[in-house]
Amino acid sequence: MIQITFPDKNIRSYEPGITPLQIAKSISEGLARNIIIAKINGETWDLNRPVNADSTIELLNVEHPTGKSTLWHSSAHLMAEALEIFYPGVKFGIGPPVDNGFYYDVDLGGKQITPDDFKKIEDKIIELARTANAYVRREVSKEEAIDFFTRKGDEYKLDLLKDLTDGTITFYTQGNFTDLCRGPHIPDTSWIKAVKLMNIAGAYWRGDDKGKQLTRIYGITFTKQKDLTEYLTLLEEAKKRDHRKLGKELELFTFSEKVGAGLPMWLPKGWLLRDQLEQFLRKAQRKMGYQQVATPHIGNKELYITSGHYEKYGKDSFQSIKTPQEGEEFFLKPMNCPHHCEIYRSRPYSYKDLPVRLAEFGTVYRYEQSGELSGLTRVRGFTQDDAHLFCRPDQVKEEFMKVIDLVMLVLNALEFNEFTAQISLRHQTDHSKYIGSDENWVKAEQAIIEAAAEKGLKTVIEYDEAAFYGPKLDFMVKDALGRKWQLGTIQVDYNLPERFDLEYTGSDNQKHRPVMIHRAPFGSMERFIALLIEHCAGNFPLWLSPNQVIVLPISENYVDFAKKVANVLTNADIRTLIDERDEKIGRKIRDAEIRKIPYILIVGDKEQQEGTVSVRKHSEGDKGSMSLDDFIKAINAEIQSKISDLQTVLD
RNA sequence: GCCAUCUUAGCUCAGCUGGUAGAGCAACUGAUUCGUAAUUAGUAGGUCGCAGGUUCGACUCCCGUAGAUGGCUCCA
Repeated sequence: MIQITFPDKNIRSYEPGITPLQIAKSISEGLARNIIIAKINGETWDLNRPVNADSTIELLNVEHPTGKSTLWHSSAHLMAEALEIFYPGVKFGIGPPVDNGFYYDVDLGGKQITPDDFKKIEDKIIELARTANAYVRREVSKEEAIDFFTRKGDEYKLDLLKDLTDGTITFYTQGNFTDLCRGPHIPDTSWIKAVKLMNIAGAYWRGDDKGKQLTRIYGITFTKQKDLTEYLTLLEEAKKRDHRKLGKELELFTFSEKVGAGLPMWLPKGWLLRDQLEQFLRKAQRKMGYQQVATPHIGNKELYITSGHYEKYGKDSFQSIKTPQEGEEFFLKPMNCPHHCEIYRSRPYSYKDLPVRLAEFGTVYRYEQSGELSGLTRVRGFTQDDAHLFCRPDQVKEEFMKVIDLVMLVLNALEFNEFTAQISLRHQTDHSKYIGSDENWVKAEQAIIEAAAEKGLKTVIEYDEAAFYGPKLDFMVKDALGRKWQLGTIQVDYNLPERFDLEYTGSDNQKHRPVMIHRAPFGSMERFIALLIEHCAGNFPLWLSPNQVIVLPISENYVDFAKKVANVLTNADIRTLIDERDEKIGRKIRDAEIRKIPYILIVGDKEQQEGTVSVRKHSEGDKGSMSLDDFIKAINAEIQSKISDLQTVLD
């Protein structure tokens, strides 16, 4: 007999060779019906795979993340079976589960697949699912595996097999489809009740853009039809938050083919919003000892040769600006740091002067690949809330920690509570693409890890994600569709001070090299605002809202009174509109609600008589009437609350 | 840059297998003077992204190109 330990520490005895499914049945039929996958000693395990030794067991249902990904992994296999029916000879790359479903990379050998084909494939998947074919696990030798895929003519699987040097090789078969797969899988295909193929994309084999491009088919499945319907509704809802849609509706920004792809233009309302954010950060930075500077939008080619950017990105940048002077070339600035280094060089510094913190909302231009451009999140011209801190080596950690505070201040102020802090380090072994000494890299990486740890920041470490000149700490936030974007960033750089020969005089009266920290709490104004729009679905907090109040006269007879009210508010620095249209009040309210204006003031005969306003709050409704003075007090208190939070943190 | 899809009035979208375009909202003009999410009548508005080709004839088919969208690769 073997001893099986359950999560609640209960122990039961079974015959060796018992399967997790049988164990579940021994507890209750209901449990057995619900579970989809097991974990044996922490390892995911097929429900019908025998257990032969004393073990711990966890029985997971489809709601569990592991259960879900198992369902989707099995679904990828089922889609592959369906594809083989419609496209005989199709070759398969990899077919893993992802956050929302699964994909399979396939080589259709010159044949094409379009979204029009989805319906028939989906129908076939459901048809196959109903046969309730079991997913059968089989251990095979490497020779047998190679032989199988050689006969099948699937070079991608053979390529994968090449790298499988240790451990057991397993095949999984359901119906007429056999795949090289570590597993595990759901017991049989009947679990899959609803399927939706989402889209088609090209994907390079093994992520190599020099290599062959396969067709990637994305899909998602559920164990209930209802879950699919709910998922699709959720997607529709997410699309309503899309910053590109809201940006147009709320008149925040626009693009023009004539101006150029990826070059956003801020409309008056968008600018108001952006300006508030900039003021907010400027204020915080002033308190933290930053000095604001401004630098030109272009720089001489020599500047970027010195910085190293010319060599690294020269070919893939906007090309140089020529002048009447033979041989003279300028580049649009892709970063602000070289300019700031030259500002630092403009005077000598003592160790007592450091850190020097130079801040600039600097607009930079980068020639991003055309296929990469996306709304405000990936553009070719954008403004960084940039600053460069020049400090002594002994100040790096403390400065770094202060920047973490500033980034957290920004994220908290805008209520981004769900973010990932990612430490991006060099590739673990291949250091060929980085510049700077090994010693400095080690120092910089250490400084970041320690600073983050001391700030109690929960971080994930990613190798091969560092910038070419140094490691960084990035703050990532998800957009409405679940894609992760980098917002705030902090980067340690020992390299540029070297290249620009930056110095300070130490207490020993010798010249020393300062260390540089690049940092941008918002990252770029464009991307930050894109994420902010999606985060609050266009319902901006009062202090940021482009229009804070709209005054609606009941009829034309009260327009003069409405104007008086609006004037008082404007004089109190409240961004106020007035709707003078000859429309019924219901219509004006509806339009104001759609425009997501935080406060609606309705004025008619009663208000005029009493000198009051009738207050309505966006998406909440009627709040009753109050005197104008009281309203101003209340609204100012609400606006100031964020700013005073800020004061508290900084004091 | 690569793969796929899309581009029709200011906006959102119809337009079957080729016979030179249609709705709602917005805009404009008038009526209405109104109490918490759409008052009403009328008017105007498009070389169907751009440039070629096939055809008696192209919004519709083909080629190219620009832009957008979803991915891949990239991201100082």
